Amino acid sequence: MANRITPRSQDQNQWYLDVIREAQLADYGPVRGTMVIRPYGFAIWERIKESLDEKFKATGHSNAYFPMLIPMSFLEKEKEHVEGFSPELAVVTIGGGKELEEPLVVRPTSETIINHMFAKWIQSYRDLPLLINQWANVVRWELRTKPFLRTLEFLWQEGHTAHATPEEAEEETLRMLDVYATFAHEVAAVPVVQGVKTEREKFAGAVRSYTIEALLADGKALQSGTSHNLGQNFAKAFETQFLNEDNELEHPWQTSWGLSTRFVGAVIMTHGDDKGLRLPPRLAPIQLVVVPIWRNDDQRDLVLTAANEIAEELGAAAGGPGLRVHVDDRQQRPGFKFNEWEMRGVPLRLEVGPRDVASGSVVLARRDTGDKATIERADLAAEASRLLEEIQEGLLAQALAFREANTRPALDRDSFQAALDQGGFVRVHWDGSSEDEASIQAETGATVRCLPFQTDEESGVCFYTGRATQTIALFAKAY
RNA sequence: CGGGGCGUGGCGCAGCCAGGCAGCGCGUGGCGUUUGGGACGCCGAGGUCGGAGGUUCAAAUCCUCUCGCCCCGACCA
Repeated sequence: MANRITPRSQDQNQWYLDVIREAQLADYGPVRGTMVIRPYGFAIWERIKESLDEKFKATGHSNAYFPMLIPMSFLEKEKEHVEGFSPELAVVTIGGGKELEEPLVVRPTSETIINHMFAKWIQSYRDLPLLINQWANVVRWELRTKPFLRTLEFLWQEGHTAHATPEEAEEETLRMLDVYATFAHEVAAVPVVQGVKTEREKFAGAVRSYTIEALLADGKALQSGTSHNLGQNFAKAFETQFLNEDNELEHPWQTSWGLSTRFVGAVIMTHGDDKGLRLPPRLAPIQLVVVPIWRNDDQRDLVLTAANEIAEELGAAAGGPGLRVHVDDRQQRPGFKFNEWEMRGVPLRLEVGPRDVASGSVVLARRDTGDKATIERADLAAEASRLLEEIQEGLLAQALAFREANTRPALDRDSFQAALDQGGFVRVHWDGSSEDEASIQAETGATVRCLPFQTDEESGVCFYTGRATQTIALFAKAY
């Protein structure tokens, strides 16, 4: 059987598309740029949802749902917002066979309709903070698409909050950015750089945008999640006001923050290898797959009984929530199953055959390194948990090492170009303007991904303007 | 929108240049042998060749028009 996955070294892009097809994560929809998320791909998204949703609720947010159709006039209320989004809007002009009086926008994001409602719900400082999250689909008519990383329609969550003071809003913005960064590192094992967007790169309508930027294996950066301080921009546009403790009318300070199915693409790109997907255990829908091995019906009964017992034990492992285990009892040969589950990135494979049942042991194989070992049944639960932790840490360490190896400094325009040509982040001192950013993008294709949060001050000279500055910027070509 | 590529059983493709029985691999159904790294054999099912028009005795193949998709750029989570 020929290898169905193009090696990464040969063609990174083809590899990515092959993995999505072979791991059955997604398929193309009938409309250009749309994607069907298949059950296994959706299971990964569901893991992302579960993990984030828990964190949102722990930080006081409630889920709600707002309509997908938004009056065009809403978008037009905030000037920067409409300018930013109008080129990529899908607009409904006919409903029930009749031309609509006002065109309806299929939401590209929900700040406008949510503010329309917030204006009704917020009257007093006692109504604040208002902390809402929505799980939804949005549509942006992108010119160039790629499964998960950029599709016309995508799934995401968008948090929308309103606060009585600008300090509270800023605190919320940073809190949620940290939630994203923690999730990326601890669950998805995707290292991200936290930082602030430049004026040129910020969200249309925001005062300030923060981002978590990942570096994908092809050397391009990916904005993997964003958190915006909206100031009073939308509150003013939608006349959202509250009476403060001094009985004065004020506009609330707002935030919005989002993370999308794009993140699934980041996971694929960050951890995959030539055999396919490698999923970090905390994110994996299936953490351990049991492949029973038999030669005849008697053995089949024996081995399947053992396999199911093992699955039950691990699924209810004492002292923890249990592992996510799947028994693959399909009528396929073991080798077929081994390959399939490797393509799909399941972190641990457990083989159990007649020999193992007789000896009271099993074979455990890890996806990340390919190592196989025979384990006593009695030690299985502990060993599986230990290996999963090790794999989780290992994947993060590998990804971090890759990012470090592909983050290069540059002191001037020549070394900037040279660093950029190698792919990855280029770390520079930066004191340029939006116009400078535009020039650099036109000349090199690179953009400022973010101004990373800094713990130490680093004096230096802007690589582009030559002016002294302490600001650091990460440049890269981006998705 | 510019550049490139491609539309032929479910999927991947050959056939087109040079018109003449619609093929191959994978998958798929049945039976048998198999099963610790993508099994093999035998039998079978499955295609208005993207669409429309034209040339011709004859079109997947030549001509015209058209629709769509993929990839690479500009724009973007």
